[in-house]
Amino acid sequence: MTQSFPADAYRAHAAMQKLVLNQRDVRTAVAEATGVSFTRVRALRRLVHGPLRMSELAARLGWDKPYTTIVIDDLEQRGLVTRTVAPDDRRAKLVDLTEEGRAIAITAIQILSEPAPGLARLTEDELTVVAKLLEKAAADEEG
Amino acid sequence: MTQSFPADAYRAHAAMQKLVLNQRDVRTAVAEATGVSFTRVRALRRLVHGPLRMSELAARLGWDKPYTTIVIDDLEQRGLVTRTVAPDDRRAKLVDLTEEGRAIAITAIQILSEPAPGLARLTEDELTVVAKLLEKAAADEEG
DNA sequence: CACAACAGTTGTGTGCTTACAATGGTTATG
DNA sequence: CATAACCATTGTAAGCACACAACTGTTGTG
Repeated sequence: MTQSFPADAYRAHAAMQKLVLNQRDVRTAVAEATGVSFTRVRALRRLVHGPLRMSELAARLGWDKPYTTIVIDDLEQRGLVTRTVAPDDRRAKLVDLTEEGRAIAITAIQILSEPAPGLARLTEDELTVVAKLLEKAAADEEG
Repeated sequence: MTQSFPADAYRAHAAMQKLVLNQRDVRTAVAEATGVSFTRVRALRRLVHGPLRMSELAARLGWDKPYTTIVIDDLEQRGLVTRTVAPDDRRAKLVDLTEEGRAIAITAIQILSEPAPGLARLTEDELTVVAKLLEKAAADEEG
């Protein structure tokens, strides 16, 4: 389980933490910019590619259903999502973004994708090298 | 304010987020391993280099003093820190780690410094390059 | 020594993130 | 068609992460 990494892996990891985490807490930044808590924005972001059922949404976010209901209740009251009965199954509800909800999701995505300021210290060539190597390291392993 | 980055900066940033953030939430991992919430562990980590006054601790953690009192109350009750009156100023209290508190802080530091698994996909040479460049990018800018 | 400035605490309150049990409709199944 | 399985909701509860106002005790200052 615990595989021993070379010292440079620790150095690289520490530097990444500084760059990614130290950005004065991205979660807070997103919450402040959108007026919606980071967790709730996660739900909005999950919906940008189209509506989902409550249960689908819950599963993808790793939440239980009651909690998902609470969150969607809140987002619905704020006018950021709509709930409609699924046409093929009256038990299920389809949650979809409103215009405003979509705008917030997009804002959040932009904030989250904004590179850490420190990266400006690297030349374009250096960035190319770093991007290529980090993408190799970050290749999807989830499945 | 918003300086435009080359595309590779976005790619690098996205990869870093995957590597650092996607680690199944480091905060949760730390909390589970230590039995202390991540926020409270932050306080313990701040104390590894020696005792601090409440106000010092609060300032460094970005907390207000009442909240700091609450956190330290909790940590004291768990036997993880001690509070003693400062010898030079009876108003001030020095907060220090107990043996157990130090052990938890060290555990947390180890978990946090453990490289993301994906870095194992890189060769030692690649890690050396990445480490060097990222450290250049992450060079302290705080002060 | 009165009094401002400071250190820390108490008290109150809020919002967020969850968990779990139970309920009410709806659909699928034998 | 009775009944199990499923979808979502309601209700209850708890822990955590703060914020702000007010207070006690201590130190430094004129």
